[in-house]
Amino acid sequence: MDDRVAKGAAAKANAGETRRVRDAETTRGEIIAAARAEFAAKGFSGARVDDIAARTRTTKPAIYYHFHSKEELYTAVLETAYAGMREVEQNLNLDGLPAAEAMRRLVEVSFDYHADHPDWVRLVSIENTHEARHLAGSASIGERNAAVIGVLRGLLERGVREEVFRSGIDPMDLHLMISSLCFHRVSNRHTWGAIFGRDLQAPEHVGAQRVMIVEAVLRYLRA
Amino acid sequence: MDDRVAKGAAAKANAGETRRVRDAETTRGEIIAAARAEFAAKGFSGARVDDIAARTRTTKPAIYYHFHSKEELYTAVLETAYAGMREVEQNLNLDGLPAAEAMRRLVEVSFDYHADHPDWVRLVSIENTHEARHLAGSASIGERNAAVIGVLRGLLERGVREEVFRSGIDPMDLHLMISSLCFHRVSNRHTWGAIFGRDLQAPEHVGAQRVMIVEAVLRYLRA
DNA sequence: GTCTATAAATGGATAGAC
DNA sequence: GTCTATCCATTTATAGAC
Repeated sequence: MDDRVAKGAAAKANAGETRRVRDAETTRGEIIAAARAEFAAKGFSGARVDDIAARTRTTKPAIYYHFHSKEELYTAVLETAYAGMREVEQNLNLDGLPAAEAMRRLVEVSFDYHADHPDWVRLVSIENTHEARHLAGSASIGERNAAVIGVLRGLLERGVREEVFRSGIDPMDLHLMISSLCFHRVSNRHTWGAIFGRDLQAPEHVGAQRVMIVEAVLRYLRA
Repeated sequence: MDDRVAKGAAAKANAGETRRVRDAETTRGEIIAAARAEFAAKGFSGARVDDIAARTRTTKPAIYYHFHSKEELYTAVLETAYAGMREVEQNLNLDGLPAAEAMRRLVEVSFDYHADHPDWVRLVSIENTHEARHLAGSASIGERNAAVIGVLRGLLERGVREEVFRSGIDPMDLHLMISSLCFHRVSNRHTWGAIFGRDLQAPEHVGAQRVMIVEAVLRYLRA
């Protein structure tokens, strides 16, 4: 993934490391990673392009060269972030399992993804405080991400055929329920900690909540 | 609520309205209301003190006179916002009802409060992206807000005695579950709209989700 | 494609009159 | 307590050399 770092770097390998000529794709990737951390940490307005530059081995003009504006950079960050989530959803293989088992698996994977990617959760929260302005402008993020709904619809139908789920459940409402339960405990853990004095990331609570959420979803669907 | 607007205003009622001498409490209240709208709309860094001033009938120096800094003003906004939520929770009167009915009522009130106060939801989201830094510094917001947990604990015990709820449910986990379901559909409605093309605020969906959430909680507790 | 240096604008905060 | 006017640090963005 990082194996073509310097195409023409040998040309000036001495000279006190004054100028590093590198691959455009690599530079873009490095900038996006740095920007992702910065935006997740401080929000769009709070993030400083100077600080993003400081997190990379390039400089501010390089950022503007590649991304034109702070806003375009932010949009690029959002796109790659959603791509990561999408990949996980597409790699779910639930075909062999009974419907209830498959549903449990899906909820667990969703739970774990949120728990393991607080950065992604923050970015989505931040984008919501901006009313999803940048997501709306971005090219058809919708279609590609809505695939989960199809998966859920299939599972619900299978569950009804197997007589383990009741009928009449809307797959989008169900997805909202699962997302809510997985997202909120990560997104709001700080105010939660301040008010209730409980660290939602402490291993014992993570385990308990994972069980609770799976149980809640399955009980909701049970015929 | 606004009936003591001008203590000494009569003293200069002419003169082309150049200076309005007003009650300090009133001015503070007006500034906080304006700041709340501004912070909720643009976040802490995105909010402009100039724009807050523009939303009031006072000016920027008045804001600094009363609140010393943008950050202290933001903290004051947070405190009044949480006070509103606290009031609703304390005015729940669930004493006469059977446990399951009382629980249904509590969930419905929570749902409605979130749905009717998207501003409050935004402020809490924003404060989370700041890792609850300001809430942590604020005077004992914790103790006063944790009262819901006691209410839930009482309801759970009553439900077990009435043999309608199973035992072993942690009241804090339950509160997290209810909050998640009520909060997320408001906080994340924008990315949801962008990705899935569904307006979570449309009346038909609001109703369906209200039913779903109550049902999910009661099914989770059912003995 | 990448750097140093700097322009241009914004925005938090205050001086000082009333 | 409230206003007009302004200071000054910060920050987005770019010019121009290599």
